[in-house]
Amino acid sequence: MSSAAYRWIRRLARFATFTPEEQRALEEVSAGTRRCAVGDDLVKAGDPSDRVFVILEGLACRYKLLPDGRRQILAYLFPGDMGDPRQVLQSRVDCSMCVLWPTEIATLALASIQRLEQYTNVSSAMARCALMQQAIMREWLVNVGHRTAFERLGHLLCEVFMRLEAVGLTREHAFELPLTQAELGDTLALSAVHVNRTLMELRHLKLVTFQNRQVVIHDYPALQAAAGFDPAYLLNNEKLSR
Amino acid sequence: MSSAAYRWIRRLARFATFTPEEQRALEEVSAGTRRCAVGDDLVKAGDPSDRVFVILEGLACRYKLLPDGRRQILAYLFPGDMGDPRQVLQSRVDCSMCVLWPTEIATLALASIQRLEQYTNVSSAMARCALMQQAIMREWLVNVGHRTAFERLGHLLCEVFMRLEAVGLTREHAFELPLTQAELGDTLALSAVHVNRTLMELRHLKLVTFQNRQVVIHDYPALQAAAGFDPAYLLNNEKLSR
DNA sequence: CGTAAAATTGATCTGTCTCAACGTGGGTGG
DNA sequence: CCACCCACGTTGAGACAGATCAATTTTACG
Repeated sequence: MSSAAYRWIRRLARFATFTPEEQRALEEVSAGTRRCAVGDDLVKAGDPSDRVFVILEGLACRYKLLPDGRRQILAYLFPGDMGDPRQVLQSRVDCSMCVLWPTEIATLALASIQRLEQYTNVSSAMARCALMQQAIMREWLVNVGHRTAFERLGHLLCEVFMRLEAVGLTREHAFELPLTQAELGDTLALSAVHVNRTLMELRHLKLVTFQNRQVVIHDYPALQAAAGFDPAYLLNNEKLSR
Repeated sequence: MSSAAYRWIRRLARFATFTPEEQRALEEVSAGTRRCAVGDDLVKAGDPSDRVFVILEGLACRYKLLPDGRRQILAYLFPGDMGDPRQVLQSRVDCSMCVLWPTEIATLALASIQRLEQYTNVSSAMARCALMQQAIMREWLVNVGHRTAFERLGHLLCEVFMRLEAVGLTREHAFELPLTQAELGDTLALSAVHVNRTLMELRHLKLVTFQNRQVVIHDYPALQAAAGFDPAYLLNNEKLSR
């Protein structure tokens, strides 16, 4: 498959098996894509909620700003990820979404979503995808709430590794993660300085290196253990997991 | 209406308008209720996900435990709240749910959920309810990640006040909140000791008193300002908010 | 090359935790 | 009906993870 929808369909295909017709519908609906540059806001908190985005390439995130300028990143959107299609039921979105690395996106307006919801498998795959993202958010809350800086970073890297593996964006135990240390800080509720120190600790322990946007996990089992990472929450929705 | 489903229907009615038939379906489906005592686990992480609960009375919460015994509370379930009906698509649940105050619950098995999903307004109301709970979780992530202990507590109390008001469980600016300080700590990622000190600070500032499970908000505007609380995330799904 | 953003390092500060003790009120069994 | 008990709340003192402030170096890129 060479369609722009490749990663998306690959991602969804882990949640359901599609008929050729459903596959075609997914390709059609994501035909018109758009490129976005770093820093672009795809939606801002308070905007009307009348579409959802599919990230086909690059990296985006959902975030909220506090009045004092501090930012909490609420979710990463990797290639293949999409917003919750149910979200169009809302009048306004409650958090913003911006581009962290040059991105190709497809926009699904209400009509496209309704069309896709007709197909049982597509509808179920999108729902499972949304459920997984909710499970990730729950885990992030635990992460930020109850884990040390070291565990937080380790846990996040384990999670990202598994998510990128699901869409074929890892090689061995390495992957590209185009985030600055400040952005990692906004994700994990740590200062950029402390992210830096924790990253060095991970490096000295020969668990992970993170340089030039490249993450290399040198000892995955040890990292998983050190971070208390249990991948169950990422797998509970896959079609084979019953 | 005197049905046990009263709070639930009242909660959902803020998200959609029901036909008499839909109303009846909601009452029927929640007919068989069960009482649960404090400490009961309604589901445990890893259990098969084949039903959702509706809380009709009392207080329950979703939580995750870390291996070292620390607990993060992920959500409160007040009277009228329910689990996300889509959750039955998952093979297993990823977090536990327990009773914090004597509770009356209705259990919706797959068949009931499917029946309710037939009714457009019911289906949409349940979806909006689930969306609101997701918005709450995002806000909690911001809370735990980026706010001070003082703001966290204030923010939580503002939120709870609004949520209870939506189901008619407040009087003036007071409401019952049967949580221990330790449970508040597990929610806000603070130690019970520090919750206590922060509560005293709120009391000394004449903003809030919390004693014998009774919360009295003495100065709501000031509390809202001090906590940086913006209720938009709770209202974006209501039927009148377009 | 030059420049700005990002990473790195050191020194100091602080919010919150931990530990430990003590008070208190409501429920229970004798 | 009283006495005990246990969970919960309250208070104090000291410790520490991570924040903040302030340079300095490295990297990316026009």
